[in-house]
Amino acid sequence: MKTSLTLFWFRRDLRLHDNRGLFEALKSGNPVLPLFIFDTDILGKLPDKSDKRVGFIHHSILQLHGELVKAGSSLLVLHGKPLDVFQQLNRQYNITAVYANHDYEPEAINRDAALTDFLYHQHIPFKTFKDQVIFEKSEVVKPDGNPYTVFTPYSKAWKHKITEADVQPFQSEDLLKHLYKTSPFNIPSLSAIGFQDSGASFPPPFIDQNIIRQYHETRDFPSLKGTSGLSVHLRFGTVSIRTLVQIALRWNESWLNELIWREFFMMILYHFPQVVSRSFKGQYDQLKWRNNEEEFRRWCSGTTGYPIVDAGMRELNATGYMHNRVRMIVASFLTKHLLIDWRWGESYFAVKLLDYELSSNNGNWQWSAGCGCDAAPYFRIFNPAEQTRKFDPEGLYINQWVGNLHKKDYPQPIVEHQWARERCLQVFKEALKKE
DNA sequence: TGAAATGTTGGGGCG
DNA sequence: ACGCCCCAACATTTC
Repeated sequence: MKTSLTLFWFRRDLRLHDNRGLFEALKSGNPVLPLFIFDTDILGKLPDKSDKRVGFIHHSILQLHGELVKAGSSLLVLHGKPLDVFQQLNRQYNITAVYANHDYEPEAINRDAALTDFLYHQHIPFKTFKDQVIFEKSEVVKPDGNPYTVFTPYSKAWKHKITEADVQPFQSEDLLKHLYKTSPFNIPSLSAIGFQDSGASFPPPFIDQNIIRQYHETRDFPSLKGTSGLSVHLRFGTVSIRTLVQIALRWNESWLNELIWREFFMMILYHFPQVVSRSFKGQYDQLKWRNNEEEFRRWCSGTTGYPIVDAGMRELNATGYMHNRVRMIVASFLTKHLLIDWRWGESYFAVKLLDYELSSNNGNWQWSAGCGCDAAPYFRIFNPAEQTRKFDPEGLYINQWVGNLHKKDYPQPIVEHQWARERCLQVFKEALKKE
């Protein structure tokens, strides 16, 4: 006789508290076994075997497991292709239902569609819920029903729609008694899934109220601790969006807008999945990118000779993080000064960023290149010196990552600013000449 | 969530 | 006293 149980599948919602899908699974009353799958389709694409994001997930999995063991249950952690894993689980257990939270990326949608199909034929319900955003898919659309493609009216409609009910947490503490009771399972080590420890540490999310309250004043200065540092937690769901929006509504409109940008780009990716490989504004794909590989290598390694650009890239390479203001500067530099395809920069960020999120990364790169929806116009070219003067006037950030600029091995600028600016304007103008 | 070029204004030096 | 010029400061336009 096979054991009957309901599965809750953790994906990018690695927490017990305020987790909608988990809440719904526990509320169903059937014994719930939580599951995590190290997806070989995803892991196989990661070139760096000490990828910090895998380390972050593994660390979070161990935390979750610890909490579940305390509640008398465990976390089942498997390694493979999700569909294969579910086929195997279906042989092993009598699965009454599978619960999970919505995932909106094109590949996740395909993965879930294939699983829906398999489970349907086994007569197993697959129930999924909105959890990672306040408003998803077509919940915030124009009066004519079409999706917004401009941020400001989207954000207005978003703010108009939200109520207290949308940020109420899904409290599952009292429901944990419905977890499937078992002695702890073994959790595979990093090396068992083909990875190794990067040495990075992963502090739990900490919501610093002072930082959030002053966000609009300090956010642009990379040498300050002026940003929340919560992006990676939001990425993997170790913090709940409802908690953050509740705080943002109360304390800081600018920070709220950042959370709305996140949902805006998720909504755009959902409705326009072609942006993964193409410019939102099609005529920008006419553009004659120079794509000089040696210059790209210098951008990647932080040796362009522009201190603010190099500091940003060195911070990224060393930590897997870059301050948002500096992300805009390096993106503008790559696409406009060097005329390198935004997709090259996007791919590099995708490999390096601990908080990498397809929708935001793609949306913001297209924004920088000028080819995205509601993007910066092409002639908005950041002057690295001017940006430094405004946002790192004492060179504290530069000094932290590039050190002494007078060292004889610090490179000469890869291109002269004024000349590169003129070249950029010409190339873009040429590509955008009417049809 | 730019920067540079160009235009306008007004105070002060000076003949 | 007055007009003229210079130029900083600010505003507007352009890319």
